[in-house]
Amino acid sequence: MFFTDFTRRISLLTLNDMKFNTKSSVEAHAQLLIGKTIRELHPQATGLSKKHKGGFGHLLEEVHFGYEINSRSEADFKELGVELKGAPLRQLKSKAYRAKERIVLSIIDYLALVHQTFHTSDFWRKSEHLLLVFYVHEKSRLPADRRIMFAGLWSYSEADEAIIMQDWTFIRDIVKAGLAHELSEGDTNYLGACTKGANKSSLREQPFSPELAMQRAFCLKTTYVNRIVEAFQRRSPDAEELFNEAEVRALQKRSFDEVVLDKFNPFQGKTVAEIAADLNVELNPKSKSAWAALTADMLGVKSIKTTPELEKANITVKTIRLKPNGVPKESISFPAFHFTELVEEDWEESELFEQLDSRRYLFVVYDLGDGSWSQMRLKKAVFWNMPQSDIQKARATWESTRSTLRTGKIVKRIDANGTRRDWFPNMSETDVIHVRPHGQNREDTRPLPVADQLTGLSDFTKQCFWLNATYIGEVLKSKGV
DNA sequence: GCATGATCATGC
DNA sequence: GCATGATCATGC
Repeated sequence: MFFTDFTRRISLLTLNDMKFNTKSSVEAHAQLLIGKTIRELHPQATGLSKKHKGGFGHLLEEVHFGYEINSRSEADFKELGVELKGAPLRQLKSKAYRAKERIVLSIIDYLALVHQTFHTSDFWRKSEHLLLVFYVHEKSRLPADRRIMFAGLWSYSEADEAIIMQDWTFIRDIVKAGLAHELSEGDTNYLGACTKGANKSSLREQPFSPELAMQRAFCLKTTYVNRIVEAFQRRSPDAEELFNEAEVRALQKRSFDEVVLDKFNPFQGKTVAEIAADLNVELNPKSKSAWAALTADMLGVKSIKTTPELEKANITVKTIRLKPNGVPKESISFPAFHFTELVEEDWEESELFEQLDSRRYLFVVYDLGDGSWSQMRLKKAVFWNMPQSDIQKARATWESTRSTLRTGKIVKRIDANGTRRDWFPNMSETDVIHVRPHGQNREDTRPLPVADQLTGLSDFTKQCFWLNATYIGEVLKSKGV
């Protein structure tokens, strides 16, 4: 059979350490995997039952491409400047594929980084041309049995490259300022500095400060990886681009943040009704999405959620309405957590740390005036992400939530009308984040790891972490809003 | 008036 | 139907 012969031929070739002369020949070889598993393509190969972490990447290199594992800083196909990466996908209920995680590139050498410029940097030399192999991650399957869905070379668009260069430069300048220990993934848009190490508290020296910094690696953020997946799926993104032609040109001289914030300038100080009139759009102040819709209109996009540049950068846009005392009317919620998962996590791998470290916010701030919507005036728009020092404070709330769950001392008392008072850390006891219910209603529950001591309940109303309104108020004050 | 608990509403 | 963003409502 042709197929069998062909498969055998590939296996022999890989054993002979194949040579690739062009980028497209490497790409074509990677694309042989599409729709298959490594075992199906190389049934006779050794090492197919390896279980260790990174197993897929290693198999890909050793079995399919036939070379020894290396962690040298040159690209995997040195002469061609191509770096090979295996990347896991997860499948949604809708059957669509999403990136399971960020793509981790090279470890950041803080000492060398500060002497480099982008286009000649170690990072760009190694990561300009990525050869990506996306496979479906299923826990129960060995790496050799995971199905490859997409494979190919990825080239950055001009606008993407401009944004990545800004991100890289930002990270380098933080290190130059002796602040490597203050880096977080949320500092930047597409290219992040994610924590990395056998132990995530692995520490490294930095050049301009005696303080040790967390070991970090350059990575493409999950949300950016999703855009790559989308491109590979050839689903034409019907979403509108955030930047028009003039703004793309402006990106050469001005930062991503500046170009975005400039879009709000014409509306500063105006009431929401005036803004709507300027933009010639309807305003339905009763709708909960009224202000988000107005923000989308000011940005010139249909919907914030589907704007590729915001999604790629993991930017969360929030409307903040300030009371006359400068404190936001509402706290800001995170997704509801799973009680049973939270008690099992380590801080460095926790959902919360991940979110605090990697999320960026675009706050669109209004003054509330006397409280009626017609008095709401746009004050300012600012970008923000949580500094490491505050992430450490948030950790205390996380720890306290965990111990509440572990002891099962959850319900404090039940009021006459049935309202449940609980022992989770609330806003008055915390500096940065607190815990509050977050479900459809009180009956919207999740299982507890330990039944509640007072009531015996084994399920409890969904809860989530909230950024304290008072904390956001201070953040905005310190940014001069 | 604010903090906390509860629920609404949108989008997938 | 559910996850999540947004906001309401009530007791202290």
